[in-house]
Amino acid sequence: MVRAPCCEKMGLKKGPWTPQEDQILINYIQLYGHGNWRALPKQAGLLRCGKSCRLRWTNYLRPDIKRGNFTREEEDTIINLHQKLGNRWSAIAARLPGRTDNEIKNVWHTHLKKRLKQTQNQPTSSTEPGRQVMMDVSKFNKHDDPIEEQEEPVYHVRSESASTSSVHEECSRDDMSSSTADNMKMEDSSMSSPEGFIEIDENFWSEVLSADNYNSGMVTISDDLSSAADGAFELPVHACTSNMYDSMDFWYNLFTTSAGELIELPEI
DNA sequence: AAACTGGTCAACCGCGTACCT
DNA sequence: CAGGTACGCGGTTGACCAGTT
Repeated sequence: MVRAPCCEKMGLKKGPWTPQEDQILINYIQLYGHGNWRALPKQAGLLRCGKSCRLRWTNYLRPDIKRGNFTREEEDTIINLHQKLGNRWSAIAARLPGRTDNEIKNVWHTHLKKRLKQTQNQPTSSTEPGRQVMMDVSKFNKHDDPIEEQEEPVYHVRSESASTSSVHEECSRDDMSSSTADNMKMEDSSMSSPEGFIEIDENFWSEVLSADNYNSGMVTISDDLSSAADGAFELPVHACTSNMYDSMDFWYNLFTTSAGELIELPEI
């Protein structure tokens, strides 16, 4: 199959867009839409190829583009989704309203990869053998304050009732990012009072990670457990033999999206 | 002040694939 | 079904800028 040339090289402009070009493109799309990218530049009077116009529109000019720095919640979401989806930037972008795949890809390569590496390089002390859960302070600390030494750090996940009322329904990450993620406060216990939090103790984990389920690599999240998220819960911190579960988002998603489902745990 | 270096981000390139004829 | 076209995606590039030497 012969591939059509990306664009006519002759006479077509490349490189940064000028404000005038932007305005022409915006005006044209507002009037006629963008049914045919290939024909668009010619009809609009732009000396660009359709591909360039599409990219400019989707990555920069679209009215629903959210400008500015990524929030901590957005970054956590990206990290979490990247763990699940890999380099599928468009799939990740689809779950972050107002963000483009290009932007997410850039922020991943420039910020998040480094952040993740730093997190993973932090020393961990294995106090108990076997599959246990470690929550990394730096990853979930809402503030950028230096992490203070703690004997037994715990984390509080507050999930407002509104955000988890649909726990038993199929819950997309879009919902999570817009409402749940906003409501989801992750904080070190040293920073605020756990007042009003429902504590989830070892029994919680032993139920989630019950020997039968867990040894087989399968965990059932019961409705009872997921409904615990209607309030909040406190996670005990232990050492971990793998980074696999080194993510609050991982567990949070498990509880809020997997009620009643049989979940296969990736092998450590 | 100039040169250098590293980070950031917009834009490009090429491939895969859906869709059309 | 095969060939052609257009689009979307992920990887890469290069211009620009700020900080450092």
